[in-house]
Amino acid sequence: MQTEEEILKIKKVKNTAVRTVVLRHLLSQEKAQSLKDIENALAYTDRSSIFRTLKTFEENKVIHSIEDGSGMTKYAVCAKGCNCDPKDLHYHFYCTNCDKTFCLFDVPIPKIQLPENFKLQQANMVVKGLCDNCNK
Amino acid sequence: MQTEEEILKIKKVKNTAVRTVVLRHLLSQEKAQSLKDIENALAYTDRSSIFRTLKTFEENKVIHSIEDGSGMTKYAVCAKGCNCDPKDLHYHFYCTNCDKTFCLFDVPIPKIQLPENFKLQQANMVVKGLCDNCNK
DNA sequence: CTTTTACTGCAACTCGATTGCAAAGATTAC
DNA sequence: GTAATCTTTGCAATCGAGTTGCAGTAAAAG
Repeated sequence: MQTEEEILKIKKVKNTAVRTVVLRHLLSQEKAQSLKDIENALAYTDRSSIFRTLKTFEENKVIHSIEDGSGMTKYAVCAKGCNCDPKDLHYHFYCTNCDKTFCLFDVPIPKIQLPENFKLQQANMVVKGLCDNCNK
Repeated sequence: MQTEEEILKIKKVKNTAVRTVVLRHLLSQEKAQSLKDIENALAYTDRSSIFRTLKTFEENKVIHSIEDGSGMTKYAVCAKGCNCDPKDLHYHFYCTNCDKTFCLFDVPIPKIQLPENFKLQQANMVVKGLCDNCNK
């Protein structure tokens, strides 16, 4: 596992106090985090600072965002070597019971055969259901 | 193509003036519509009435909603026989240039091999890029 | 050390989504 | 048919996630 400092250095994002704590928090969580999740976890950091930090991280491919249909955008740290290209796509799993969103890095995404002359740039693939913990 | 009345009858939704015009509008559009799209198209119908109509339609599987990442939920009429089960899944294509969202009924969705003990209920699969009209 | 640029915190604001309430319309009971 | 009941509709207000302006602070450049 890389440290926050190493990740920021690799992605050429200047290190600051807010950026370090936000990234540390994201790394410490198994599920993708919303702005509110982060805000609640970091009591002394301002919402707009976290918000701008997330934007900066996203622009520089430190994290990626997920629209899981919960009404709040979630964020998760990109896997090592990820460039957020279509080739880096993975499914996200949204548990309708516990409300958590996971990255399914290990489930391959098949090639999508788009209609004639359509160009793939990105995708947001959210699978919804029950996670192993809630499916009992 | 079925009429609005036929669809509502099949889905056991009582027919009203608002429901007819909302469904008629959705049927007339090739792209999925947001609440605002519908509101703009139906000048004399109240937003909250359209909103509640969409909720009713969704509950009764008349339409399905799509989170395409544009910030506004879009709605499209379900295909004939659709029960909004996983088997009725299809990709949605969001054009990053013209901002339209289409249902890709003809692109098959491969079986997703979820991790052990996860249960699939639904999915929101949005592919983003350029549509044929914008890819020139 | 001074100037310039970037980051942070606060408060205000935007806008899509949602709800409370009363009036209007439809349905059921008598 | 009429009264009582339930549903739908329109208006206005509210909620909440996301976003921005601005001034103060910190860091980098000269």
